[in-house]
Amino acid sequence: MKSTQVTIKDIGRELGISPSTVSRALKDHPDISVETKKAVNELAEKLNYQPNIVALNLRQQKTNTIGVIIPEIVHFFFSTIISGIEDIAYQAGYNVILAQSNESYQREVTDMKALFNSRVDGMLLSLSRETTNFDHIESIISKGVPIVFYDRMYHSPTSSKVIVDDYAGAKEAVLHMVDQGCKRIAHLMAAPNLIISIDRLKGYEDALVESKMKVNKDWIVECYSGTFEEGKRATKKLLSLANPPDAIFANNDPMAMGAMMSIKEKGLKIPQDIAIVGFSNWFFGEVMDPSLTSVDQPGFEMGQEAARMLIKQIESKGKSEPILETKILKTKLIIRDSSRKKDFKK
Amino acid sequence: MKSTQVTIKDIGRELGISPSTVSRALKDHPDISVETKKAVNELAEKLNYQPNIVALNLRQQKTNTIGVIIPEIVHFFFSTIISGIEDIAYQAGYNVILAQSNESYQREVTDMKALFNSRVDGMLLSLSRETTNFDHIESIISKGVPIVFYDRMYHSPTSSKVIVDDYAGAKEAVLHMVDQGCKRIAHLMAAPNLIISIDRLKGYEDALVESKMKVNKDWIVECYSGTFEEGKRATKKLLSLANPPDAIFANNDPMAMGAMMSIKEKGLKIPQDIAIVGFSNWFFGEVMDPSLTSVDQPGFEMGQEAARMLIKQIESKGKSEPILETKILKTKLIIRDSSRKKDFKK
DNA sequence: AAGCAGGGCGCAATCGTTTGCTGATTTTTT
DNA sequence: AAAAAATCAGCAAACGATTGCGCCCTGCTT
Repeated sequence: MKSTQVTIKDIGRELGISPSTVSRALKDHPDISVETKKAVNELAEKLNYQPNIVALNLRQQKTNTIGVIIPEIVHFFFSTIISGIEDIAYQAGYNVILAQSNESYQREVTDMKALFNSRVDGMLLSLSRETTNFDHIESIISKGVPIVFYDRMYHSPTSSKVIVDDYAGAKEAVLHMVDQGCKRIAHLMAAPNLIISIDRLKGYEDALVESKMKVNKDWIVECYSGTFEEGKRATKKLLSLANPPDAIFANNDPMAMGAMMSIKEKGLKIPQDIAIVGFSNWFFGEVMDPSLTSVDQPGFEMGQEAARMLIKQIESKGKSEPILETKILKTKLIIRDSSRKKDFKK
Repeated sequence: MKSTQVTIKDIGRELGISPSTVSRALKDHPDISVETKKAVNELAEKLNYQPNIVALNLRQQKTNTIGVIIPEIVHFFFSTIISGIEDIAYQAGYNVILAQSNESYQREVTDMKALFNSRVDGMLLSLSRETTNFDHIESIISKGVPIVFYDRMYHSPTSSKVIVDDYAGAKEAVLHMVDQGCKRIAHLMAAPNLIISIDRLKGYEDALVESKMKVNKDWIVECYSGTFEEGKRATKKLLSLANPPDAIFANNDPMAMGAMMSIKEKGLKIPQDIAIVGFSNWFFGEVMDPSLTSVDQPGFEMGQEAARMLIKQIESKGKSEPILETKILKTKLIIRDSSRKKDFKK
């Protein structure tokens, strides 16, 4: 930063008045005469005075900055969330500082410390896949920094959350498959640390039970990192079972895609031989061949909502008790060809 | 922020010494006795003292923060770049504050002002599609803030750039199509304000000329926003020409996908009837059917390189003259089925 | 004519940290 | 034994802005 930036002192010196007066004049304080205000404002305009935000931050003990910890930016769903966060933060005059945990617990811990030291006014947090210990989070909450979880949370009693109804979304998806005539539905599950994985699994199981179908452990494959390759590999295994599934519900879209790949390689038809449903509704599910049925999650709204809740908490601080809320967003099943078994007779 | 945070004063008071001594003790200044240092460090440890970065920023006239302006986070290529930036910034101890221009010139202007006012130490910038006037940028550069452009730049003589060899990448792609036997190659162009669009167009044209083929204006369609839908629409038009193309080179992958969609809807075969090549190598090109040939751009490296260059400039400031460099990264043509005309005989 | 109200402004402290200078001891040197 | 040097700390200013308090002057009231 150049020291060439005009300060309140410069204006004062030029006008022969004190910095305090300049400060008050700029904020239209009633103590200051109209002429002085006019002179100050004109000079400020002329010199293109811009208040030094760093000095303000120090003085006001507030940075107007929110820290966002995100597992992986490169995922469509997460980048959509960032976009939503940015949208609200911008409107409310907050800066967004970004830290990527890369799904690492260690990195999450150091990132949070760094954000805390930067004195962000609050944090938005989605847990890394590895995180099973929450001391680093509790410690920061206990220091009075508001935290709002988005998507991946733990059941902390002292913070707000924005999540998606993973259970209902998964259930709806699986019921849809049942409705399409699928009899042997498998599930590609993701990291079991994550509540979202567990909830989707539960939705899957309950849908089966409700449909009077048995839950078969062989058809539930745990895919820790939830990647395309893992989906592909897991599906290959499933297809080589003595009693292979006729439908696969994947925890996310990349895995669903991997599944499609394996199925095609095996020469089987989607959805005739095997139906596929994913989760997240990534942009390109629509352009796959066949197009991919998926559970849509409102990422942008999730980001917006999380940012709104956080800013509300930040701005009510000291005034009232923190309002803890949990917002559950609805998912929406987007039915496309990969699960339209009825329409594609063998 | 809570005022409960321990300061250097607290430590001094507790130990009966002055804040200055504490400060020096913590930085291992030779003026301070070993015992005092020991006492200070122990107490600091015990109270979990964390320096107030905001105060530091003010004192040192440096924020250790870089501002990043990005047209659209939700694009795979851009989010990959962010990831690269974040990677280097983290290692070097810098925070990344993010602003999204949403391809709007106005927004770009206000974003840059906001970042400047937040006293970021430098900025990474990729121009919005709309930007044709550069005063806002020159103004900030003239105030001594280092700026490095990534991907979308203008020919500013006073700043560094990291770009991709769009010209060569496009040329290679088109030559490949020629080699595959394509005779009538069309181009879906993007916003003509952007140098990248122009360079890719030039690469396309030169490849044709070099192959002794004529450049046909009817086969160059300008798609301003470069979306999937636009690619689809443009291709539909192309296909209804009296003399339709037998190959399409798209400025980016979403458009290429749109093109594929239109072609399939028309009942034509890819690549037999029409070959397709995209640009950017989005993750899912591989899983399309047929898989999409595309020009790979190293987004992560671009982000890393841009961050490295910027930080170097920031840290050499005042010491030496700013080193202006332009780094051109190589692209790589990833050949997949959508252009393998030779292998897929009619 | 004396007192009081209030308009208009400046002083100085504050936020937390760094750092040049000065000062008080103690130790070393000659 | 006197002078010089080394050791260890503290004072105060600075970064740029805000704000409680007090001061000075003018003009009005009684």
